[in-house]
Amino acid sequence: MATIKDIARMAGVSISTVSYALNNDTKISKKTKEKILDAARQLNYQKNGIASDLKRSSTRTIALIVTDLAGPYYAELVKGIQEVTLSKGYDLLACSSVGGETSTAVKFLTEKRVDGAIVLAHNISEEILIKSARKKFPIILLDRKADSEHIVSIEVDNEAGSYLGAELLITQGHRDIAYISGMTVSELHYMRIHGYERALQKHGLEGRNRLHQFGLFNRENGFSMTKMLIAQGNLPSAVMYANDEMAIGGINAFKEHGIKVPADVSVIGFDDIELAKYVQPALTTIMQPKYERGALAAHLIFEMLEGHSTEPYYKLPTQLVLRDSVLNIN
Amino acid sequence: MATIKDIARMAGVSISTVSYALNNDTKISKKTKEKILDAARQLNYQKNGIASDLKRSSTRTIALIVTDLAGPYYAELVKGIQEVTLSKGYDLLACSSVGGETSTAVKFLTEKRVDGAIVLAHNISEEILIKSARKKFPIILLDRKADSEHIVSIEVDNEAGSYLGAELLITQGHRDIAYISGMTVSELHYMRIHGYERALQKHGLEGRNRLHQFGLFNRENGFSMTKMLIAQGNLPSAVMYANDEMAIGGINAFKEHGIKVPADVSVIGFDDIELAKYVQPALTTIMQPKYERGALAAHLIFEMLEGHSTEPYYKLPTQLVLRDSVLNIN
DNA sequence: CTGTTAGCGCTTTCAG
DNA sequence: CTGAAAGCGCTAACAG
Repeated sequence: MATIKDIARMAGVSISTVSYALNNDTKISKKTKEKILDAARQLNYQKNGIASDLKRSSTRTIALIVTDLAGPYYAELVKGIQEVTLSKGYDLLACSSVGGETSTAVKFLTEKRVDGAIVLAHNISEEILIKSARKKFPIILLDRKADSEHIVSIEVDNEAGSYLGAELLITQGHRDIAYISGMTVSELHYMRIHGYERALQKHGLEGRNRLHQFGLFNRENGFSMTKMLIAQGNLPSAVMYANDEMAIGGINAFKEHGIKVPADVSVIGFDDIELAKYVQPALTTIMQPKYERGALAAHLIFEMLEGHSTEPYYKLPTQLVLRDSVLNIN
Repeated sequence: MATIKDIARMAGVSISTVSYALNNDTKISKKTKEKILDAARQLNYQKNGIASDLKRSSTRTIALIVTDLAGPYYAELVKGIQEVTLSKGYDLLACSSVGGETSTAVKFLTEKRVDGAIVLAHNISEEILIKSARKKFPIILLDRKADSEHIVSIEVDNEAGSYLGAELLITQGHRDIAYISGMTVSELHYMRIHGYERALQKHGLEGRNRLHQFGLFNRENGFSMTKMLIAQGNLPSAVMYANDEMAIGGINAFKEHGIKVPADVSVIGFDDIELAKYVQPALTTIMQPKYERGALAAHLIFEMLEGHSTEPYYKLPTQLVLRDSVLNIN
């Protein structure tokens, strides 16, 4: 493969002249520039961006790290990130953290391949995050925290959101409300559960909490946990799910057993994913601001890169979105 | 930031020794290795992956290029790609081609930042693709073609799929079938239209084709084009859409006008995206193999990287998936 | 087992 | 306007 050296030889100029010409530096005469561009074309020259990055010691690219590239991470969130990243003239890469410590994500966090990272993944250790974050390598953490000067977290008010959801159910006359969640060590879901419990307490229902925690936070597990709930008999009048994916799995399970939502049981999710408004019945859920969160994340990373100081922690509000999966039984 | 040079100085060894130690080369004695690892820890050393890549002149990473990172590119497809890429010990990056010639995608295609690319985007010129593809940089093209020794295409049999869909409609008694598509120069949609037209011809309906081509291939445009169709009066008994996204937009438009699907009009989509089975009514559509396509794409890229020869072109079959949006009016 | 050394391909002073 | 030269941080052949 041709390099600028080859071009220099062919055009009969020095390497630096080639570099300047290729980078549109004004100080190169039109004539030599043409000559150089011609040679480049003939040699089918392709720049080696890696060499360039090494020399410049900056990549002008930001990584978005998600648990699984194949996963349903929110389109709107990515859009928010993408727009401000592009407007700054930076590149955006997405990579996944499947594979844990040997994943692409860790490589990007620890090997200076990018100038900053936005992390939406729980399977990357806090240790790695803290070790990697530097002045010249800010990290934005979504849905989790880490104690470091160069990491800022953006969370959503999960506790309040869940509280809102549970309270809705209670004001609609529900007294027997189950909560189905995955097994978790993450604060996010702990807070959601907490909101649910606080609402029960607030309305004098403390003894009545029915919390089911097991397995993953996906549709399949929402499905099987709901089946178990059904198998136990003694169906609650409403069930809250840790997220919409699980809720959708749950609705399917109810359907399979001929249990009508919301006539027989009310259901409420969390997140407001795209599917939520399409399932039958349309899912009542708690929405988090997605686009705004993405845009804020990208904005903050540039603030930090430019040396401005920022809050270490942001908490965004949630909002109840009423659809058809909750029945007023008053 | 600390480099291996600093470690060498601190540990009192040469830089090559450091490099060997850090890369777990067996020839370094346990004692020096400890010493080196210690120094690295103290200095909070972080490898510069870019320098390493430059030297090795290989990145062991593959880029997945999509039109829009925020878009609904198929999770299943990504999963297929991801699995074989990881199994080969390569990294996978996703980047978008929004921004055209100045996009991240083009940078990755033309600047040797990765060892190969899988491209699912139509806004990257064939010229760039052909210029970029080399023996050491194979490109897999999804849903389009390009004439180059180092590019292989994987398409889906769009013509046959569309034919199948149209034929279903005809055998169910439909005679007046509209086709709503975006404006296209891409062969993919041209083939879909062709399948529709061939089916009409085959069944003696050649005069009756009602093709509407305008705008984008997204939900919004499916919505507005359907509204226009409605406004014109003289509703067809069935409408085929260029893809599921447009079909979903169309269903929404019908709903808004109190036109029942499929009682008043039958609808058929293409792609079988996840949403298809959740919309009301569940969408009858033409499925393309997603996971398989992803896995094949990644598999081929490694075949090429390893110097094996492959077919230049693959065509995968489609399949009709019957749901509830088509009515038998015989 | 460890050190010396020559680059990978590019950018960017500094001199002319 | 153009060229010489240093060097980004790392790897790996070679010598010891």
